[in-house]
Amino acid sequence: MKYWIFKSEPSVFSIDNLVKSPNQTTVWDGVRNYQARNFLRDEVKINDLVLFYHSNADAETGIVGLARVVKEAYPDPSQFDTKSKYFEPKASLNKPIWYSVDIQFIEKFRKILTISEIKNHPILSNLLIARRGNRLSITPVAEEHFKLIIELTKNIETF
DNA sequence: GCCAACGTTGGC
DNA sequence: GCCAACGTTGGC
Repeated sequence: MKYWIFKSEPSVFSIDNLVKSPNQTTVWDGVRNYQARNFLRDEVKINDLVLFYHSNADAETGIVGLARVVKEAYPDPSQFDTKSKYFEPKASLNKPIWYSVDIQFIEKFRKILTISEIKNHPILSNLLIARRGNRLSITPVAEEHFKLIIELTKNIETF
């Protein structure tokens, strides 16, 4: 099993939107970066765990909850939708360009692990999302990092 | 809202 | 294939 961080702007799709989704499940669509696409298409597998990250948040930017992959890669439906901002004229049903997975809500963390806490943490500061200028919206997370994040989000105290 | 960093596009 | 111009991301 692998672990991931999925980024989303809460004004576009937040963890609360996920909670309210039918079956608390959503298609993760709109990824339009080749490196992130390759992760979705080739490496994100069913039952992988996904840390839900709010970027560009009005409130707190950081890791806010946990989800599970419930459907592996399939063509991102939004690329075929002419009304979508994610419409991709170069894609066809035979030759899709972009991929999606489905994720299902597991939990909202009692404590958000903020970006500043991540950057100030001696171990978590190695995470890709903590790197300066990093824009990748799908990033892999090592198991030990994942476990550490889960521990830290249980802890109400500052650390 | 600013702006640094990055990815993509397109002319050559 | 190079690289300048452009558009987007995302922390602050």
